[in-house]
Amino acid sequence: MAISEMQQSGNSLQTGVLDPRHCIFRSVSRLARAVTVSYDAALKPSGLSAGQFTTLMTLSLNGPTTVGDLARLITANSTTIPRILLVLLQRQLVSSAPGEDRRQRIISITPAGARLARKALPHWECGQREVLARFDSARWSGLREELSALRHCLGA
Amino acid sequence: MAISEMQQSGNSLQTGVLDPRHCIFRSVSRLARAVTVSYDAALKPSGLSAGQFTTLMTLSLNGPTTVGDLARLITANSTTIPRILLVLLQRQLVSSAPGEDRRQRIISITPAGARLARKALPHWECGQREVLARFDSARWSGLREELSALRHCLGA
DNA sequence: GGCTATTATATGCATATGCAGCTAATTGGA
DNA sequence: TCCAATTAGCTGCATATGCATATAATAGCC
Repeated sequence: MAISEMQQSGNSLQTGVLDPRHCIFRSVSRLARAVTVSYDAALKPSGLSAGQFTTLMTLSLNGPTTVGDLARLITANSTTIPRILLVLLQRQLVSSAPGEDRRQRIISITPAGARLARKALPHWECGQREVLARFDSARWSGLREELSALRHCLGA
Repeated sequence: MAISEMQQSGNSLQTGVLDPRHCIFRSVSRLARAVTVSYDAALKPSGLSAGQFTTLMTLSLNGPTTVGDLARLITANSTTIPRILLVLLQRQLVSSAPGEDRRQRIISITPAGARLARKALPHWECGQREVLARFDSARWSGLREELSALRHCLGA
């Protein structure tokens, strides 16, 4: 029996939000992939990926942070952070130093990193503007709140 | 000069949606990571990741598809699909056959794949229900439309 | 029919992502 | 002070992801 038939029969819950076609993961993932492609393309002339731009911008806006703080600021698993940073460290866009608490590493953006982030900003703006021209800025403001709220519901 | 200072000074556009803190990529990526963790955890007892569940469910709901169609159905780059399928093929959850157009591969869910998807469905439901209990189903219905609309604005 | 342009899929490369489990450092309590 | 429990970060493993590029097959034009 195909799952599509299951919808009709036994499990009547399938008609609404518990229809697998309305899967939160699927909706969000599809959008995430599309957004990533778009912002990677917009930022390409700067030499930064969307993720790298986000990391540098986060460090620039928040100042030096620990690995754990950075993970929370971008909502990632803290085991991912050292590997994201490895690439940025090699390019000398960020630096890493031991903290007072010697378990911690303090991550800072370097002058070169700040320069590159500044250079990339117009490209990011261009990408953001291009999407908002079609989607509408006010609509995005509302959506942004909803994304944030949903994220908080997931405990992150 | 820190980027946070740039907000105040030269570029007055930074006050709204062109503030890097309101980056669409960042918002969507953060949510995507949180959602993935949540659905991976819910589906873990079934032995499927959230992405694998989505792939099997898509094949189940749409019937046999080409690699390109599958890419469109889940909004992924078509070069990603063969590698997603490799794992599922090895586990014999999907099968692959040449199409009439011999450039194409026709991907089908196997009986074992359908069985596993059926077994996983309650776990997915549990995860979905858990989120919606906190976020509200009606709110999700609205948000889902917005995510879809934004994706279409990105040409995907 | 034969040549070119297009299309479908796959591979090399680089990066991203998280879980399980590890080590080192700190904290809290006896 | 010493030891157990906690915390911060890292590494092995598996998988995901897309771009540039390659290959095979088809379509379109002459």
